[in-house]
Amino acid sequence: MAKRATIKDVAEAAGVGVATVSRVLSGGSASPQTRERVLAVAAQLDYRPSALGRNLRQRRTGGMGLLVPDLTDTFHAQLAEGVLACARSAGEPVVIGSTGGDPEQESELIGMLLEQSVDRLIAVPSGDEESWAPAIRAGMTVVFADRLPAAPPVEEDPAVSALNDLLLLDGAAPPPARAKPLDVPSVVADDRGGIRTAVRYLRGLGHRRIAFIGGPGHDRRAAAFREAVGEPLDEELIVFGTGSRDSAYAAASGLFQSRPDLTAVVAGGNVLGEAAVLAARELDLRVPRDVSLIMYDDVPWAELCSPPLTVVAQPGRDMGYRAAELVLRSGGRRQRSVVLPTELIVRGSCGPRR
Amino acid sequence: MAKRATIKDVAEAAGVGVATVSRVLSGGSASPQTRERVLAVAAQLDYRPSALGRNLRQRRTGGMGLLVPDLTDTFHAQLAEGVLACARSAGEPVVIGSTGGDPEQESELIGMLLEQSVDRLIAVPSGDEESWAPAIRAGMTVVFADRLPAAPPVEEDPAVSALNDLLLLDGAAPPPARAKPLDVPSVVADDRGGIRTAVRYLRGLGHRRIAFIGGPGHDRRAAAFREAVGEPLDEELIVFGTGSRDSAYAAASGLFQSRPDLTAVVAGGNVLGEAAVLAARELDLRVPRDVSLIMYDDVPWAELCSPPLTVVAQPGRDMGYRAAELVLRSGGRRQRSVVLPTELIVRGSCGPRR
DNA sequence: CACTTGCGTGGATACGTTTTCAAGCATCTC
DNA sequence: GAGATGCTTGAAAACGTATCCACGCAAGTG
Repeated sequence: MAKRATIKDVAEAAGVGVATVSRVLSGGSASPQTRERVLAVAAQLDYRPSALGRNLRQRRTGGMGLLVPDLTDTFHAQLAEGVLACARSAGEPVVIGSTGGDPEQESELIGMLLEQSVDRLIAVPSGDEESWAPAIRAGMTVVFADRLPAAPPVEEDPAVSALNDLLLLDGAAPPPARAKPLDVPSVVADDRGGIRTAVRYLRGLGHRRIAFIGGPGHDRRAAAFREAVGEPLDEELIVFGTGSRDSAYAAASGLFQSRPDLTAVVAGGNVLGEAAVLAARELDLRVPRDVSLIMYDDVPWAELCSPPLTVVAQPGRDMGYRAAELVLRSGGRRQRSVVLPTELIVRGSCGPRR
Repeated sequence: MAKRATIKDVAEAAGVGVATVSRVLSGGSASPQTRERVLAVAAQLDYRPSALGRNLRQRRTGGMGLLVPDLTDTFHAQLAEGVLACARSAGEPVVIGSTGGDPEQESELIGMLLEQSVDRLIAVPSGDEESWAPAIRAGMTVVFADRLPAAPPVEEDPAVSALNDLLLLDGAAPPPARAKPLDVPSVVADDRGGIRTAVRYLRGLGHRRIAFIGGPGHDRRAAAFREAVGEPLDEELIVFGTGSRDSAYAAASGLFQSRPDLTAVVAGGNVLGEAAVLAARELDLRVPRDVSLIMYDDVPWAELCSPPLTVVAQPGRDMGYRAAELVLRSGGRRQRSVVLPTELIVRGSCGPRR
């Protein structure tokens, strides 16, 4: 109700100029006695600097933006929690947006952030590199998390493509054939290692026909899967949903029905894993007797399934925290990308090939 | 890189004053030809008004704040998605904060929002009424979602307490014994009806010793449980966790061990339900043979459990959406609280008392 | 002592917008 | 025709802050 004290009030009450108050509060130089007096008066007036004035003056909003496809996806929620934890300890606000996996909504949200002059952004991207170029060009400091934007739709160059597959491990964006690649730091999990471990584990159990169910943004994982499986590659065993739970279910169900010969499935994300369990149950496929299942993402409910799900765990919370650190510390110098390790957590959803 | 065009640029390019440009863009009155020219120039310069200038001028940041205990709790994630959906369609930014269920962190985040001049806030509160008074007093438009802040710790007046229980259904905050109650609109589920339906259902299956496991903020549900169970009331069958998954597990496990005679459990939230399933399994209690379980919150993974969990569904997404509508539409007039219906979804986690 | 150096300080300015206010002009009314 | 009325318009004043710059004063240097 009572309007808050401004820097001017503090200056008058302390008998100094506003510039001095600003300096004291921003850690600038000032004589010990003035500093003390200003601090005392500020405390007494319960003065809190208004972010509005500061933002306008500096032509940028503090804090960071966070763009995620869907908070209902437990992994994204974990990632968001990590970002929020870091932001909280830095006292910075986080403007969040949920894109629904739709590049168009993503672009709109980027526009909104631009309007707010939020110039630091952590994103689990949905659009391709092309759709991210404007944000970069506008001067935003972007850090990608969990995944990288797909290369724009250009004619595929097999050589480059193969090269990309080989380079999967490092976090750099795979260079598209034509457009200059956007050079953005990222925090991702070691998809290649995680998938390879999963496939090897299944192989060790005797499985030969292993399928992969992915969602949008799981291209790296799919590529890693192809690589891990090696020749002969059965492309029919690699299917994709569009992001919604329904489409994930449809993809899983379709896969099980069209290829009853498969004996194991790797789900590229927890929503896909959920769909796989549901679809298997609906088709009277027992896990792991009839089909073994490994799910990407360790989520609390993975243990609740029966049997408990064997998963490839990636440190969602850490990824968010690290991404936030990167984007906050980008005080000028470019940051290096980060690749975090994954871990295969063996529970009960995989068995020997029957 | 290239700095964005300002309203001044547009004004010069269109040969009008800045005031006119502002009016045209804010829907004020202007002659058709000027309007058209301004619009054309603005489009050509790709002008987008800076929220910074506007915010400072209006001494308030647009959009809204959102405070939630934990995004990893699927219900809160659903609620957040609802809020974000509404905000997105309104083109408004959302500043989010995760409190971890800690009143202190909650207060800090409120302070941060105040600093940002965010004057509209949707909260799943963790602190009590007392800790929310400052925010209200500072002129914030607050809408509580999912739960209401607890009454401050005053000497319990049995009469008032009983009255509160009777008034549970309506969304108004239960008036504390002393301090003036804070009159804040809210969007909550019909906890009383949901719990009553659950208890009646269990009763119908023959259960007599029914327990309730709650977390922070589940006081209304606990009260509703007491009411639904009626006399004789066995207070030992009502236990609380502190919010973390660990403490939820501890509460559930402790309950099962100390009262092996119970035959059914109502979990006050999905984290508690998760803990109950885990604890039961650990103690070799079969669901529903040995113990029946009803969980508050319908979440996607409820169906994955085996048996699939019977739940009291509350429309989390809708609650978020409605809360956002309330807080956005609060253009002056006070809003009425909203109580949304719950629904008992019978799956397989409840059976007859053995 | 004259001159430089350095530091603490406060006045003034700019950031981009909305809103108030008065002026200009055309139309309407008596 | 004089006055009143209505509409469009632009200059100017905020909003609260950070920062540039110039000023004063003390200490250091020749």
